[in-house]
Amino acid sequence: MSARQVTLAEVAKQAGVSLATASRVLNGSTRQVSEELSDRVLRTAEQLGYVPNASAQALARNSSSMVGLVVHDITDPYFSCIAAGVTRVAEEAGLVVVLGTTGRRPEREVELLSTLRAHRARAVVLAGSRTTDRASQSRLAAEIDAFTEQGGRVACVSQAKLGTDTVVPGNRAGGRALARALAGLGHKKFAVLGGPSELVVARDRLAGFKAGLADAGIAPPVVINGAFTRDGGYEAALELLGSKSKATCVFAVTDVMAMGAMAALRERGVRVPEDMSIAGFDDIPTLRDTVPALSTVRLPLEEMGELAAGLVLDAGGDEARTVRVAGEVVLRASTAHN
Amino acid sequence: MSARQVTLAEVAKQAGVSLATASRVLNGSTRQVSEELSDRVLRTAEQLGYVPNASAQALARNSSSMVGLVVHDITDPYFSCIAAGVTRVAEEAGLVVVLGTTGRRPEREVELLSTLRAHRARAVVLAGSRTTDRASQSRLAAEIDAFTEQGGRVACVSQAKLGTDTVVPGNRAGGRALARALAGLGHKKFAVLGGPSELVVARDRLAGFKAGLADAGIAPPVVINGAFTRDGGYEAALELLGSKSKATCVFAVTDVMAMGAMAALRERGVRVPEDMSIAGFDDIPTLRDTVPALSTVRLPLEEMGELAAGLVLDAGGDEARTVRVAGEVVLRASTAHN
DNA sequence: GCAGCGCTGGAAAGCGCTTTCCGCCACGCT
DNA sequence: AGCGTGGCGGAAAGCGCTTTCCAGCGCTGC
Repeated sequence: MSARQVTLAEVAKQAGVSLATASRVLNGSTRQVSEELSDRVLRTAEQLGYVPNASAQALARNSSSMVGLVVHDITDPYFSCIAAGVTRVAEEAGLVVVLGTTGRRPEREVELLSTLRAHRARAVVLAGSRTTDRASQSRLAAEIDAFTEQGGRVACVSQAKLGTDTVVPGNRAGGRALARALAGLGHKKFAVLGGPSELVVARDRLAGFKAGLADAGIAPPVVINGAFTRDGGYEAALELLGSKSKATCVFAVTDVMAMGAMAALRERGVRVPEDMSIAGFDDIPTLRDTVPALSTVRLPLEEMGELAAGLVLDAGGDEARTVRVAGEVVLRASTAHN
Repeated sequence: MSARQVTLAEVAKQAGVSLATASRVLNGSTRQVSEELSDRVLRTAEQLGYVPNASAQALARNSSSMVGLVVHDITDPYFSCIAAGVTRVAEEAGLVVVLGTTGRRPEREVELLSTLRAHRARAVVLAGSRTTDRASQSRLAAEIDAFTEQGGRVACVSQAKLGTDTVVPGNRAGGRALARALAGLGHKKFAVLGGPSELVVARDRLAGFKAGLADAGIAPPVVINGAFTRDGGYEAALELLGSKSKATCVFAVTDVMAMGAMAALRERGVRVPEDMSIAGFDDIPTLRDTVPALSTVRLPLEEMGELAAGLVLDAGGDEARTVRVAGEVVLRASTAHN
């Protein structure tokens, strides 16, 4: 079955030119080739259906056309938005993106990076959220070093500290602004459904939120940790309801968690926003049509992906660059005056 | 900066063995190597931080470890769920998945396939929905042929007819079952927010739905076509409201469109389900917590991705296989008795 | 009129790996 | 003893492409 693949050599022979000439014609080298030969080569290539062997090119040039993208869970809209941004930019640059999912396991992140290194990926965007776990962080740092040593570029979304280019959303500032806005609504008692305590993104948002409450002279919130997922939000909300908390407003550190939390509240007959206000973070596009509309901090997710891809593809100087993107508080129907 | 990459040759030299031996040790060949040499090679490789050059391997073996995944829009939960299934299986098989997004342009699909061919991808999963446009279909078919000629495998999700392995969701059957269930609720007048008329998935769902209505002895629905997106659903719903339709129940051929439609209804003060019942198709997980909960036809999206990946990775026989997955009608709060 | 130059085409040396083929050695059998 | 035989290590031939280096050639400039 598999009709052997057309090679450059065949094209060259057919066109009656040397391998070198054919290569020069078909892959924009700096060298000039006379129009006659050039035409001949182009025509035969076309007609034979020649497609260069990317592996061979990568080998010969010692550089591939792949850029890696590492996310925890492509199903999570947060990541899929970022992925959309990254792929758009990569595809425009004629690169191919390889997608790796970690399932939130730090060791997978390291494995993926190593695989990407094996493929001599030109660059990689790490969109997984960093943790504070020392051991896995240092393994990751080692892999990142190995990767850059080898000439690859690395950019992270969220969380710098790894000596790489980074796109940093204003997690802290966003949390803070949100807290103030919520305080402005008259709420006095707050609860926070935080993610796992070792996730830096979650910590930052929480820290910012606390700071914002402090700004407004409000007592620190009750904090309930849970998984960084819809179910995590659901569980955490149940736990909150089970506690003796008097909170009238709850902040879930993620829109997705907020959705889970709202489901829990609904099940328990707690009305949003009448009985309880709730806010999230991210402003996931898919969730914008929910009822009641979720108050949140909008992050330009796709743009963040684009920025990260941009950082990693622009040759960029010697030292780590950081691009900050601001979150914008969006108050909607899920939060009411108190 | 870029410290040159460790090669097999260096490992071999360090370990005092030949290239061949080192290769045999480090990449499970059929050939045996004495334990002593084997150990030595393994140790030096480890200690030098050797990572095989995937391009070189691909070239030498004439087969890469990549599997392609082509979707329209990774941001759409429908596709991201499928993507999750595909990546899981691929990663388990030690393969790398390269993600391509078409932005719903057929020609991009062809381009991507060609790129994947250049990379000698082992297989590719096409998750984009097929259209009925003859020209682009035949170009696509040609690329698919070229790809398989070359030894690659192709599987499609939805829509067979391309001579490839396929995972076919029960679009027609699901639409039909949904129509019957909705008729069972007492509705007599229906409207359908169909996708673009050339999308086969949309047509099938619509056709099934019509058949189901016919089964129940109900007049054909008003059909309004629109884009296969949230905004498409929104626009279509507005158009429906603007018309003189007496429909009491509307079927959006996609959950995502249904969300848009519900937003439109809400804006216009049409209550769901009191004034209008609405149902979707897919049962997108992210949307399960919306209020009112959306009636829909559940498709095991991730599983479909897994199945497709399975098809494409199992060497598989000579002829095209088809795996059917059934949709399950799930009636929830967005549809009421009439 | 000839050295020297700029320009184009081709031969060939890799890129890092796999795999065939060969050779060596230690057996075990007659 | 003589000789297959089987097991294992190594040399080397690619895989398909890029790129350096050299050769030829038509010019310009003195």
